[in-house]
Amino acid sequence: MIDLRLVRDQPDLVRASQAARGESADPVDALLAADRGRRAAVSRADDLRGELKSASGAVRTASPQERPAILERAKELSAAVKAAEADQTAADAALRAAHLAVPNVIEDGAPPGGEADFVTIREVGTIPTIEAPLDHLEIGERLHAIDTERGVKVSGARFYFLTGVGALLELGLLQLAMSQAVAAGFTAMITPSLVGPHIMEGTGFLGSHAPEVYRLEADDLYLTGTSEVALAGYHAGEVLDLSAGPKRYAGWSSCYRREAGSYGKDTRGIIRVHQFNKVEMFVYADPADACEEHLRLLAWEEEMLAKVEVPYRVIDVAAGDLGSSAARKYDCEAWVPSQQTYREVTSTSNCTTYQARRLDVRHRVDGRPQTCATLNGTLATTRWLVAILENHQLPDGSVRVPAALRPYVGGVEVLSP
RNA sequence: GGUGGAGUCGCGUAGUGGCCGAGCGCGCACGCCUCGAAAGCGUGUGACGGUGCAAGCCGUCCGUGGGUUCAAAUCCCACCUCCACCGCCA
Repeated sequence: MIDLRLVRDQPDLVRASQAARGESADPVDALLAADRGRRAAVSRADDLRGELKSASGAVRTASPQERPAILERAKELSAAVKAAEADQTAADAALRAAHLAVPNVIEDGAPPGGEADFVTIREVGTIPTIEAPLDHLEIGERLHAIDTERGVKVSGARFYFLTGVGALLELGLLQLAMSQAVAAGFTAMITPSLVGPHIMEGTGFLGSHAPEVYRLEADDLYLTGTSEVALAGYHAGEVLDLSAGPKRYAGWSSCYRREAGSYGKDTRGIIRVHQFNKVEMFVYADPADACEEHLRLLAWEEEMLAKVEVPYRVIDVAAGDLGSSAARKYDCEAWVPSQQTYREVTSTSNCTTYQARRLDVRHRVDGRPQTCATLNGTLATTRWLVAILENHQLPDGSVRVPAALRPYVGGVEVLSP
């Protein structure tokens, strides 16, 4: 949810943000109308309640003769209050619905336009020249590192087993990410993958992402697609002390995604799967520090990418592709030789106060509680194995292991079939 | 899964229909006292919404949501959470 004061005071700023996203300004005007409607309903109910209170007080001090008339008056007021409160409840609900319908106001500088209108900030590393590159599944199968056939047998399409060095490589990658995060001052977290509806709603994943989310009907729980959900919920409803700087968490979790509507896309290998593992950075910060923190998150992602020695580019995601919560988003895309293109391996979002307002996470400024900002960013995921295996493949089908990962695969420099 | 108990203003508690528009203690803040401090004394003490330039004023909040009543922390119903014991179990 965006800051209501911002819409009231600078509606054109919000309308401009909608335009940059390629969306209509109608929800903004609907929000303004709902806000006015609610305030009117609140003051009406307040006034009636005040009258009822004094009438009610008069009931017990009234003389026996006056009593019936006063009681009658109080009953009428009671009914009026009940009606006014119902109106207020309806107005509250209408405001909330209108409020939720407006996505975050984009950060100044975010490129306008749709998915294709991203701006490339930089390209890092050298694209390897590989004669007839094998794709990661081919490599993984030769190394007995990835088994999608049995994944399908056991769980269906888009499931896989990581076996032997494949499993070790993933554990190593995640461990490397966690170690880096902890060294940078993050608190290591292993988070629940199942969360209740209030948290899932609060983080906004039941909006446009709803079809992507697994739901456990019998228990009314949701499987999370990222530890961001649990980490955002971690401090829900709390007032934090951020006087010593941002609260930084690094969450390790398995992530579950239904991948509804992606039939036929990336069906081969482990690029797009229903279950994977991820180390995610999540930060609660003073909104005044959010921009700087966002760039720090990007820098930590790039530090990890440097450790696994794959070429990548950094893109500034266009406004229309930000999702409802993010004000700005930077993706790192690693080079995938078999596809001769870049594929997303990290994504870092500055959600400003949008997510925190929903979850009611605040911090104190001059003793007063204020909504804080939240940010998130990827430090490593199973998908990274695609880039690692493909970029480091050697002509004979073996794979050079980046130095940083060698300790996790028994110290070997090259994985051979 | 079963049975019993409990959820009150940061913490601990009082409170069984109107005097609770929530008391007391602790903690905290400020002031007095003091060379300084402790003790003592006094004052204050949260959140949300509305309104106002502001000081302030008004309203809401006693786990959550309903209900009864002119009036609910208090009575009724449902749910949630915690504690204890029993059963089952990786």
